[in-house]
Amino acid sequence: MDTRHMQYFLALAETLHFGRAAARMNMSQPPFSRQIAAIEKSLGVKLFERNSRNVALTPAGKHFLEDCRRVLAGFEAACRDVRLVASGMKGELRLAFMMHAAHGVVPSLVRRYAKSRPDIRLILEERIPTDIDEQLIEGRLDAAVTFGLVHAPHLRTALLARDRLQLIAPAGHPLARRDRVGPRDLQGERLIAAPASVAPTLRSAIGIYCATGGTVPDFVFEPRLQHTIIRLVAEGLGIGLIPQSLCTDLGDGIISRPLEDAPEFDVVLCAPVAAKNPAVSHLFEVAQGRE
Amino acid sequence: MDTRHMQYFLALAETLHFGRAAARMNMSQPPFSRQIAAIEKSLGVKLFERNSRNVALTPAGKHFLEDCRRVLAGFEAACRDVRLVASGMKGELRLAFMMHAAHGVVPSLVRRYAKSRPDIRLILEERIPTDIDEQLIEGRLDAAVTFGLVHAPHLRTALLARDRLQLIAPAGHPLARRDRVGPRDLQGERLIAAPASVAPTLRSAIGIYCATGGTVPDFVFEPRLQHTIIRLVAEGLGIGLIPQSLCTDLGDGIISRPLEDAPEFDVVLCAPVAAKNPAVSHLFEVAQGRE
DNA sequence: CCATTCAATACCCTCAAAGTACCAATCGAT
DNA sequence: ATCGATTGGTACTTTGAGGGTATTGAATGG
Repeated sequence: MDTRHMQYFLALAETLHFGRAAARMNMSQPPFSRQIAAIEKSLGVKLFERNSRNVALTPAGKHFLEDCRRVLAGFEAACRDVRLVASGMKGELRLAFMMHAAHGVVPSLVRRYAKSRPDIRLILEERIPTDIDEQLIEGRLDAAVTFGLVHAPHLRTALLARDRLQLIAPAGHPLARRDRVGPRDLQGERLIAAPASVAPTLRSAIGIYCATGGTVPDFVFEPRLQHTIIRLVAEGLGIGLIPQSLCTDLGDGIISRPLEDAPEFDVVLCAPVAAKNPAVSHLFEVAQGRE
Repeated sequence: MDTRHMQYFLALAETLHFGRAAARMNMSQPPFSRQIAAIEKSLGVKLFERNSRNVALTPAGKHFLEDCRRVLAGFEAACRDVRLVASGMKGELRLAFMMHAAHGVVPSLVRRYAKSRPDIRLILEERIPTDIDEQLIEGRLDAAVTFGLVHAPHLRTALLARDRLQLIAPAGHPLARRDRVGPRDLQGERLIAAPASVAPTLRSAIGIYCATGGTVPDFVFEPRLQHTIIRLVAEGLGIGLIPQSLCTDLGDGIISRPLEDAPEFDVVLCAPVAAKNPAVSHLFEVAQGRE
């Protein structure tokens, strides 16, 4: 038994006529009759009551007819769907993003993608930047929204937005009264920033920025989440340099100020150049506004 | 593509090793490799990333794997179920019964049958006796509970119960006071009975019973339903001779009395001797208490 | 650098299944 | 009753899908 035999059975069950059923299967009647007999023999079940004038389904045949229709429909759907998956029209896409991207570009990107690829199930996962790199290589992620990396030959990237560092400080802090703040002004301040192991791009940008003013940064806390930095600054435990995109709705007791010559960095969509998931390429098209 | 190809795919997707997958399919590795290549070609989709050391599923392959499991499970279930239907363990059974049988033997018969054949869907239909005969022959019914027929060579029967006619009369009727009633006592009474076209067995039993006393019956109403007879008798419009099994809970204003030498008749399970539905034979076993 | 492992290729062979021809049974019309 | 038309079954031939064996080529580890 296989699906071809089921199709033979289906043809006969629907026409109840060996000659016409054989014609529908593009074959002559004798081999068709033999196939029907072979099906009944292999199942050990009589599916048709027949004589030289009439063909009728047995009760078992009636039941089998319904099952065959279901099975064949599932079979054809599977063969059709695998092509859709291969062409990127259907399937899954695992997209990670670092937390601050969630406030900016990710929602719109996801909305536009889901609209043009409704049969792709988007699996969104929040990750810290270092995990993202690692998991992209391992193939546990298909794509990610993260900081632009200087050297990433194995990654394809598309610029989504540019962001820059901005100062946040407790409301009563001396720097909070200044219009602009430069690297020199950070000397002696208690800094709060994520550790290099979590956010290397931000951390090194802060380090380099301080160095341009000859300042040696004094990191007093190193939380993993940018939101934690904001909370600690609001409590008066220090100041922070965080992406501008996170400076909306900071809450009471905390202010933000632009930095002179603020370090900028790219927020990019990236995926392995040899992405196996065909759904990825269309994500890049959406990211680059080509759809 | 057919189910065998899906099984090849499944074997490789689960082992990720051509040699072992081929062994699982009881064949050697080279033709197995060719089959996998043929599957990919016919679908137009790469299902595996492979080199001489590693085999891995593509995203399309992963999706196809799940679909194949579903399809193959359905396929095997269909082949298994058709055998169950043919053996009478699964499927449908259309059982008709005349109305008064519903009060007696049908509920217990159905309960016992459903217990030992839980996968048979019982389709119960109430019919008047003449319709039952007709539809049994046409094959629109598999079996029926009805009166025992004197000549029915095309029907297989099993005795379920014996019933007898009993008199019902309005509470104030002269016959209501008598302990026993014979055929002679019916002379001149207004009789209510179903017409011969609806219940030939009952009707002819009444006729013969009257004849044994030399009585000419006077049928004043001929409703189709035994319950209607009871209602009309309760209204004082006449007397009736109905199956004893219907004489429980007659309600106020109506009494029943046994008849002398009451006509008896069999209540039987019957089905065409050449029953196509294999679920029928076990119904007879249940009816005859052999289960 | 060699041995080993594993998938792919080359070539052959077999049998499942299709085709052709014919037969048997049934029904309707003459 | 008989003949022809229709329909399913059987006998025999043929073909190609798919299996087997031997071998190659690429990758890995000692």
